[in-house]
Amino acid sequence: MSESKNFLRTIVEEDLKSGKNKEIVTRFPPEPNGFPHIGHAKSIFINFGIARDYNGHCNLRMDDTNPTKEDTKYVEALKDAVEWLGYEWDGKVRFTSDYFSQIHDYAVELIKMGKAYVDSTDEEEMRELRGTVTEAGKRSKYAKRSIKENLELFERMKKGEFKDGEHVLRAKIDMSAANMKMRDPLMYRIRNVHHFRTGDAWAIYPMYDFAHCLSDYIEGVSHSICTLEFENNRDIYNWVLDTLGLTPSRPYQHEFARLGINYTVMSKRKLLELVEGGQVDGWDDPRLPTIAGYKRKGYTPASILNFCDSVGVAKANSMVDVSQLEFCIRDDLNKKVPRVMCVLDPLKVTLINYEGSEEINAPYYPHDVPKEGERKLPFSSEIYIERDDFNENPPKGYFRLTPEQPVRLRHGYIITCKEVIKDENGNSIEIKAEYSPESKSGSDTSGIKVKSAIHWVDATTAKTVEVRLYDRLFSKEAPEGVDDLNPDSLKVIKNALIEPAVITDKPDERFQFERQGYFYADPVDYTDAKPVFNKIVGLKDSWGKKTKIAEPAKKPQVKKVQVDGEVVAMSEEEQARFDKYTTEFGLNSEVANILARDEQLTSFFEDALAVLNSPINLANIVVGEVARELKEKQVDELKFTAKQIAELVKLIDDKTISNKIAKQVFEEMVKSGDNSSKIVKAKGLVQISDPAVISPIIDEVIAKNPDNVAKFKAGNTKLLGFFVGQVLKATGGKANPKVVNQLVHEKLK
RNA sequence: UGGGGAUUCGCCAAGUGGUAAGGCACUAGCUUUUGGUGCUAGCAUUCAUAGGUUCGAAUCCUAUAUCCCCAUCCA
Repeated sequence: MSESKNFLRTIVEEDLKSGKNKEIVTRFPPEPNGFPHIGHAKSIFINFGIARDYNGHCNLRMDDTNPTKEDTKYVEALKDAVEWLGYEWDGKVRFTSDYFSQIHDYAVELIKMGKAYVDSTDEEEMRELRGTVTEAGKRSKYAKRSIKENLELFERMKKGEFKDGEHVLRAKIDMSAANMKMRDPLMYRIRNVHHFRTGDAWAIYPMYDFAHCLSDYIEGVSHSICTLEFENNRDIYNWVLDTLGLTPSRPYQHEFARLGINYTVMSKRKLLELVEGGQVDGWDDPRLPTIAGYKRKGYTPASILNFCDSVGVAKANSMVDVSQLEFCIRDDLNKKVPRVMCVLDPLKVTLINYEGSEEINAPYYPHDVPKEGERKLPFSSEIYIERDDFNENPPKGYFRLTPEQPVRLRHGYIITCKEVIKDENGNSIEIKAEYSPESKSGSDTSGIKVKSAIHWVDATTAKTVEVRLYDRLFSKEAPEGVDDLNPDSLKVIKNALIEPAVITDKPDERFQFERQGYFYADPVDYTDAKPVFNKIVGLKDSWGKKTKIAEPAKKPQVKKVQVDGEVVAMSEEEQARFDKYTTEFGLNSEVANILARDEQLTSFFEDALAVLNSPINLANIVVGEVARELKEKQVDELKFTAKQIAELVKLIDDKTISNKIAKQVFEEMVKSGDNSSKIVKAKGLVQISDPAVISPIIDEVIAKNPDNVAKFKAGNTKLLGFFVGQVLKATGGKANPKVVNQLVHEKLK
């Protein structure tokens, strides 16, 4: 299915290629404290998908470290979700609670290393001691406890000798870490409660940050994939594993953006509110974005999977338009499902010139769906059509039945309206019409032209069914709460009329009700006596859209003007340097500015300048390239020196190499620390400036790309870059781009 | 406010120095006994903004703006 590659797959491929991992092991690790939703589907798709595509395996693990919130019914729902989506987890379902004793032993080990301590400060004080984002925290006085004491206390915690909250076990990391998560994070807390799996065996339970990385490690997970909000937790993840010395092919955490869809909510808390508040009818309400909801509504696993694939995986928070999901389900069902006729809002039509009855053979599938199957369609003088499909005062462009306009009954005859019968309020209650005997579908010799075919049912044989029409749950794109609920999210039609074959033959459980949408026999409430159908999704409706009252005019997207922020002023010293660089060396003010403001760059630049008096080129390369390396590292960590940079610049000044080659050489220098002359020699990177050498290569490129030559001559000057690029590629980057540019330009004139 | 992440079309999203992929949505036209499907075409002189480096920048550098995450004994 998935052709596209995302950043996670790129990482996986690189790790496989570099030999970092021999086998790919992923895991889907939900906490069993709520029903899975389509966001879980994305995670399932990513984790199981990667495992499958790279011949690895994926575990299903219940992250059950907080016994107060978890329950076995959620475990079942989670298993169902994975199975329904068509994935198989490796071995048995796993539970973090399976590893409680191993995790406990690791905690003891950490205590023995002096890397963990039992803290007995109360919650409030602990919060104060943690500090704020701008102020460092202070370590608790209990951090000084001896290893022996910690061991004893922890053992007693485990035995259940203390009340909830009396003590916790904390990692001893850094109370002044900029990452708040690293300020001595909690590893164990006391919970004297019953766990749904381990019962009363434990009085202490590990925290997420301690349990998760270890569980991944224990299971041999290679890539621990989670959502963006755990980015800050990655440091603890690595700290625990590294501190414990758990090195051999240990797991690494990678984060992706969670799925957001407009007109719905996705958080467990908000979903729970809707269910408990009675705004919806249980966790499997078809309006909910839960897996159970989609399943009940009639979505197919394939459509959900395709959707997950189509939205991609990235690190930018995003909100996907529901129409993308709707497209996926339509696209899937269109190819699979029988077409059938059902009238939702019936209007009686009597055919005054028809007598008796007949059965019409009608295929279940349109010509463009390569599937076989047909049913009998009873037909007689009394039928029902959709109220919408008749209009006495039709708007412009109306294709359906009017007093003047005949219409075809799908699979049947063409009818013409003769008389409209109305009730005392002026509403049409019946139409008297005539049919054209020669117009029968498939053998039409009537010569009558109609603009459309409408669906209908035979009055005497039609079955009454209940149809539930679902619309989006919220009327706002980004709903905040129950105030934003769409009051019309559910419309129940008790007396819709459907052709009999649907009920008697049961050719499928999903149908397309022609011209209306896709429907699903409700798996819970459907009975033969009282059939119930759920609307899965409507058909695309370009007519309905047109007739809708003037859609809220697209607000012209004004490009917002950006307010410039304030730039910090230069210190005196910096200003002096800046002045010197601009006046004495003739550097442009931007480069001089960057250089002057950064101590490391300044000294690097001046060191290089002492070797080679070429301030402008030197400054450019220091600001552009060296600065990048200095972002992550200190000067003394670099493999190259200022002197080597000076040498590199000299080669540029000499025109031995081009700027482009210089970058290549620089990259190499960063890695190996070799001198530039050595690199240039080893790779044969001396630049080619001789037009006699370059010219034939250009001719070749031009000959190979006649299309682009034509485009270029037609005025697409951007393609100059394309040709230069091709020539450079052909010469391994050695051609002098300035010369190439000039020659290409001349040749293509 | 300190730290971490992000910013490419209305919505997703590829792309990491050489012609701005693709999907959804939208707009036309053709096909059609579903106003469906299918097909064709059109949809970013520009990648948050401003500068800089370069023959050449979405991509490298600098500054700025905006959004998200972190101060639960939740996960």
